[in-house]
Amino acid sequence: MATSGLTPAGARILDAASALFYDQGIHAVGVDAIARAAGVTKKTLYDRFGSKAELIAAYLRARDERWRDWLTRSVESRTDDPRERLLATFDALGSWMRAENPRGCAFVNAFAELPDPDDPGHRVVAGQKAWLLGYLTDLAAEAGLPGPKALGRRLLLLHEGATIAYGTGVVPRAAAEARAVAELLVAA
Amino acid sequence: MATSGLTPAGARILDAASALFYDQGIHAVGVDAIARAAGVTKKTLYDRFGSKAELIAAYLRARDERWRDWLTRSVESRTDDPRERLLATFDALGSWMRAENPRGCAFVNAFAELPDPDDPGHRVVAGQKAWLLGYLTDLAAEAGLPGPKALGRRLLLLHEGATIAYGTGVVPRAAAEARAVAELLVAA
DNA sequence: CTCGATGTATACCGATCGGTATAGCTCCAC
DNA sequence: GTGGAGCTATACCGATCGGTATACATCGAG
Repeated sequence: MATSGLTPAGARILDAASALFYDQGIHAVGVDAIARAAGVTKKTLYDRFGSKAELIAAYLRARDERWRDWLTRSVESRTDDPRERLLATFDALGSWMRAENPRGCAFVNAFAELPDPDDPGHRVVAGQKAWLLGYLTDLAAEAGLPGPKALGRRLLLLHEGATIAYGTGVVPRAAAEARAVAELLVAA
Repeated sequence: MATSGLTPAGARILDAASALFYDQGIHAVGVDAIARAAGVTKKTLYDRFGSKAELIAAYLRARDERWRDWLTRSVESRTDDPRERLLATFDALGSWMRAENPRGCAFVNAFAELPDPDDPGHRVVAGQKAWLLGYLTDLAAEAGLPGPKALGRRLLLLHEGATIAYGTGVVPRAAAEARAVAELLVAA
């Protein structure tokens, strides 16, 4: 996980919390259960993170960082052709989902449980969605395609749709399906 | 709401629970708060619904029914042309979201909080996603378009993506954006 | 006239919620 | 060689969790 700058116990807490939050949901997991799973005292948990809300935000920030690294690295290592890179984002998404997203998008799931716009976790989710839109828009611009902003939005729809369709189990190969649509979009 | 077959108090409970569950999340709302909002005793709540899990399932079933009615009625009243009906699903989605979905898809949100496949609520969500896929596939078949199954899957991606992008606030006019992609898909 | 269904009111249950307090241990940096 | 950071252990706080028990009022159908 993204445990840089954390004490050993802090890292174990974040790891345990990440797994529990993603698997069971945020409100369904108590701080006692997290401390128990991390082999740590509640005091240590509160010394490191201050509150459950901040621990949730740390979980989301760490996952966001890992996802961005994975996506950008996968795309950049695949090809230099900007147009091909746009499509490569869907291959990266497919691998990520198979490996890490059996229960759907962690950010969407967290969003469902954090309605308060002032909640630090809520803000992290909003930030990651905005970043992905910006990233796709930038790739579209670099590819020299017409209307990069609109194209970015449409590619974002496909990314989000693939994540939901895969996570809910209705479309097993959702990322490949989304890529096929993206190919049509890029060719147009 | 879909309060047919319910006693007056039962209907008030379902209405109150629906609003609270959608606005705040399922685990964040206690049965005491629901009973209070409905102007009802906890005893009455348990007499009518048996458990919180069943009340959640009832909430999702009622919303599913309302959504299906809205979608099919909107589409059917719009046009008889099957190809145009495929696109009309996105207009219906846009109106629905503006009126009822400020916080994203209720089913996706519930899914995030109900990981257990045996949970009655979990099953309702899986059912509604499968239904939508079937509906879009049927429309594609009626339109005589090639590869109706794949087309149905791709339209589903666009529906789900639009819902998420709108719900998280990244793409305000997400349904119109999704419709534009669908037009390309139908023309191909 | 009565009986069952639909309610209300109040009180209770053990468990868990997020969070805090106090005391003591180890180990490394200054 | 001392002090502070990081940690464990245990106990506690009031509030809320989902769910149950008991007693009583109303009202329409048989």
